[in-house]
Amino acid sequence: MDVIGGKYNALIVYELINGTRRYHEIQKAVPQATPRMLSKQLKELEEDEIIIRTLYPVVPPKTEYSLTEFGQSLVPIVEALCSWGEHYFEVAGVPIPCTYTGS
Amino acid sequence: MDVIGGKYNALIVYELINGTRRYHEIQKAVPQATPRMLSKQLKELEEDEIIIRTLYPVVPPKTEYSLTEFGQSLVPIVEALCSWGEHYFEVAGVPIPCTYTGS
DNA sequence: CAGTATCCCAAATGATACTG
DNA sequence: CAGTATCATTTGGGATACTG
Repeated sequence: MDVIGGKYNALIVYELINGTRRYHEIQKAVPQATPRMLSKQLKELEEDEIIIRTLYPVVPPKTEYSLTEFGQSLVPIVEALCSWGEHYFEVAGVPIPCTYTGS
Repeated sequence: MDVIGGKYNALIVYELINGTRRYHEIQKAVPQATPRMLSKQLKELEEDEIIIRTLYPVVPPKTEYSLTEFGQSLVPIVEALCSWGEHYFEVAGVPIPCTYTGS
């Protein structure tokens, strides 16, 4: 839970399931997260070796994030959480897809 | 994450996997949680219909907690999280079993 | 573009003592 | 036994502005 317990960590991992993403792509996928939070949680995930950050020394800057092999091991759990969440919302009478991006 | 994101919720669910437990049994299983927190998170789980609380009107009081059918649906995820956590600790060089009760 | 810096607030948790 | 009450503290997160 320390690893994916943050407010956006699971969503970030979820977004990276389908491949490498640049910073602003993640930002678009998780618009509720402010730059500060996004940066913070990305760093957390990087420190936990769930994701890897690749910085291209070009102007303008280009950064790419992707799951590490270890991070991949988390994918089934994140997906399970996601579909359980859908089920939960159904039971609660509020059907919402996995692409749910917050209120 | 709102459901199991609390500090002890997942541990409580994990403890209830093997059957009904009384309050003090859960307390023993999750000793880091103060009575206040335990009570609070138990209520949360009850409101989310993950667990059910049965109060026996006897003296001294007797209360039992168990997973609802809906709560059972969470078990595979909690177990997956647990074993992933073990794996995580191994990778980090700190092998710790699922019965890990905090520092 | 990909972030940082600074300030602030609310929620979560902890400690301790008490009760039906 | 199974909690509550009260108070203090920590932590997470938000808003906004700025930068290499």
